[in-house]
Amino acid sequence: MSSYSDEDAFEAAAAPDARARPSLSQRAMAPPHVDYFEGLNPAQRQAVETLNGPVLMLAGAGTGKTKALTCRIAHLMATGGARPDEILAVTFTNKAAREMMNRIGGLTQGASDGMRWLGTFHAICVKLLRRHAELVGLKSNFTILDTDDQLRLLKQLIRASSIDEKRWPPRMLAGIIDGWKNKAWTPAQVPVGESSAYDDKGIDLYAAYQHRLKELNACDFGDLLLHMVTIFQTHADILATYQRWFKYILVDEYQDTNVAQYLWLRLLAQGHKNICCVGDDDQSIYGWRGAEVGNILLFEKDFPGAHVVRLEQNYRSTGHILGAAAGVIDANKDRLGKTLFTDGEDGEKVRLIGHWDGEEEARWIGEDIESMQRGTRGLDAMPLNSMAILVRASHQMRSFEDRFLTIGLPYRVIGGPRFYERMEIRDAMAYFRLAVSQDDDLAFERIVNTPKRGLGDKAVQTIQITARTNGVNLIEGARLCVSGGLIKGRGGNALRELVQGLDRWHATLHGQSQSQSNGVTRGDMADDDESVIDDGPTVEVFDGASNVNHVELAEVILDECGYTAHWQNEKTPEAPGRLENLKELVKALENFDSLQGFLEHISLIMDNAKDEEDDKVTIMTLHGAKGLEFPSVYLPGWEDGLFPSQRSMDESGLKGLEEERRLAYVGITRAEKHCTISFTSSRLVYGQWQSQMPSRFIDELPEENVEVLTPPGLYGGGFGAAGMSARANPVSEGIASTLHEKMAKADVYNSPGWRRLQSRSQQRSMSQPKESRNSVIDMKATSSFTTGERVFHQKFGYGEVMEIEGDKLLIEFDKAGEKKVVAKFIVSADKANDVPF
DNA sequence: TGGGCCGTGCTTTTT
DNA sequence: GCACGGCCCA
Repeated sequence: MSSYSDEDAFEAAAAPDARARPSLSQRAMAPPHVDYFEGLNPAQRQAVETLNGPVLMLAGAGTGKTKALTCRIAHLMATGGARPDEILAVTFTNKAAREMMNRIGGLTQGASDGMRWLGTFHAICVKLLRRHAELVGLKSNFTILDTDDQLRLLKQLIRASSIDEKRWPPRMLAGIIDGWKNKAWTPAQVPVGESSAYDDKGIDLYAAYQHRLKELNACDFGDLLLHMVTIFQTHADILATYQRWFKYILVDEYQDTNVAQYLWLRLLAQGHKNICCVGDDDQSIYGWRGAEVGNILLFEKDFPGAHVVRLEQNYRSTGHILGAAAGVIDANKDRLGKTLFTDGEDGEKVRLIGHWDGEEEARWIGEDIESMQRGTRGLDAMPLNSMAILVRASHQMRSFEDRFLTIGLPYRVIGGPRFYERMEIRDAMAYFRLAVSQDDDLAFERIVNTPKRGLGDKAVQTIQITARTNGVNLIEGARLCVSGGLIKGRGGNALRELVQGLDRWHATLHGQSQSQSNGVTRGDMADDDESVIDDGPTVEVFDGASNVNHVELAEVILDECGYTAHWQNEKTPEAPGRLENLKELVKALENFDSLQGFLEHISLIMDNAKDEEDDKVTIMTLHGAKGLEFPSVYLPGWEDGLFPSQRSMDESGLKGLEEERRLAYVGITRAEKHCTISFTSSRLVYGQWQSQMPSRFIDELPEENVEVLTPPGLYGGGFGAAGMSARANPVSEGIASTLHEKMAKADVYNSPGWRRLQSRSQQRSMSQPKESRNSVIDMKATSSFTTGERVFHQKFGYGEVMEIEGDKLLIEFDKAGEKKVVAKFIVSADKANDVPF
């Protein structure tokens, strides 16, 4: 397989492509006063026009950063600063790359077609690494392992080195290794202090893992970056080639870069220093996966004389929403500091409301959404599409789903397992991988007993040992096991059949590949470059005429191996969905010109386009919402421990808290017109009722931007808004009545009772960090009912307490009969009149 | 070899 | 309170 490791070959490979599109470059030379400059504010204009030298664009939420970035690229091409293929533009997600490509295309009437180096860090690194793979001991057709493959491999290695699996769970090891790779440390480069922290076992396993990856001709996601950094650091000539080739470098979401990405960028930009990084330190929310806010904070040190452009005019949100967001983020230290402003209206204040529990919160939000949909409070009716619920943790989604299903409110959940991560898709892909390459041992291990062929651990072990002692791949090993009679009986027969099938499919495919080789060439990196980097299915063209049908072959494989039948026979409720997914997978193949092409690209394109057409409320995590905007945003669960997450604070202290605060900032700034924050006074956590404190971030919301709502249907009216019920926190009783009138938030937080509560909870979390996750005021301690007491329940009406069992009460209801009810749903009969319904 | 039972541990997520 | 993984038994 050819690869380009020298300058001439690279220039030769890339240059003809640019020459092949003269019309594009002509168009690109259009005079600079084209319409993309219109509508840019002075800061944006500066960011677009300052082409040479390092530029740091600090772009706050909703300040038109993508606009500035895409205009800058259009401007670069228009002024002749660089040809489209000499611009390196890096994003983090395929989605961002796609959007950028589309928008540049719109600005330049298609000149973006020539932008072959616009893509994610990973996609660009794959492309580079395929050229230079041999320098790190790989072949150019290496496979990319995803998290699942990675874990299975690590598990094998842990077992093989007879290390205690309980002390070294594969997930933990994967985390450690990923962390090291994010820092661009090869096994030899991991500092002694780091490795000894893990008993030196970690470093040994890391080395063994890297060794095994090379044997498998594979690498994981982290390797894509790490290998390229290694190559750049050790081959000055190659680095120089690319430094010259990429005349301009642009980086989106710079605050999310990890050390490896940072080094990669710095190496490439070292020559001309024409690097423009766009980011917002206030939106750095991925520290836990290796992102270093420090990268953005230190930009000016790394690139002396850097132009710093601040985009501070916000075009998204109302004044009150920006004010609320500013109030929260101001509490963070070490910010580069931006002050967002808007020319727009103040709009509606951020609404703050407290509820009894998550169920109540979901009910209230559901009703509010319905009234917003109809049009309420003198507001125009809003489609469901324009509303989103953003949660801190995905388990919060359930109460909303439950509620919305009950009331028939259409919703869509973003997140969850992605299409190509589903078991059935990965199984099917393993078969395809084996058809492409019989050396893919990991794929073989995955499917050898899927569907069930009566080949268990023992049989697989026999195959592995046979393969290893003969120095062959697992398919060969299996063949030897069958012919040598090592695996007999039903399993043996099934294995023989499997091996025959794999041979047959492999032969069919490779017959095909020869006949098409004068069309789209495989393995020729020059031709590979023809495709745009963000080569999603829509970009690849299926050249039906010159190809034997790989789609049909895929169907044949799934039929013959028994996998389709396996799901047809399965009676579980999810089986039909899985069959549906398999069909979708086969359909997706149509967009690629070969099975190989599909597999090469698919590992990097794991996002699934969601049905954004239907009118549905969006439910997603705060992390998932970054970069999005909605006219109306609900932010439920603002309770200490949940948000900010206790774990975050325990593990990362102040750093963790500040990242949580940035997350709160991201959440608020997603809202255009309406933002509603809510919290509950008790929540079911791990099956236990916990009393919750309102989030400390609520404290940080400026009073003048917030309207505190009185939730309807709450006992005592205003308790909920203070985040407590009288029962749960008797100390708050004093403030409850004042809250009942207007509930000035500040009063709540200044009350002695509140202070006492807060310091008590802080003491707990300091003295017992482990238990602090459950550091709650136990309902038991505060439920003060007595047997025989007359009580009232919202659903069951009046009744009498028969028995008290911790926080549960056995109650004989007048109408509903005997029921066991959690105390918090109960109120004394004499207070029942306060309940407004 | 595969099914069932028990114990544990529990964010966020892209590539 | 649930889900997943390991272990044990048939």
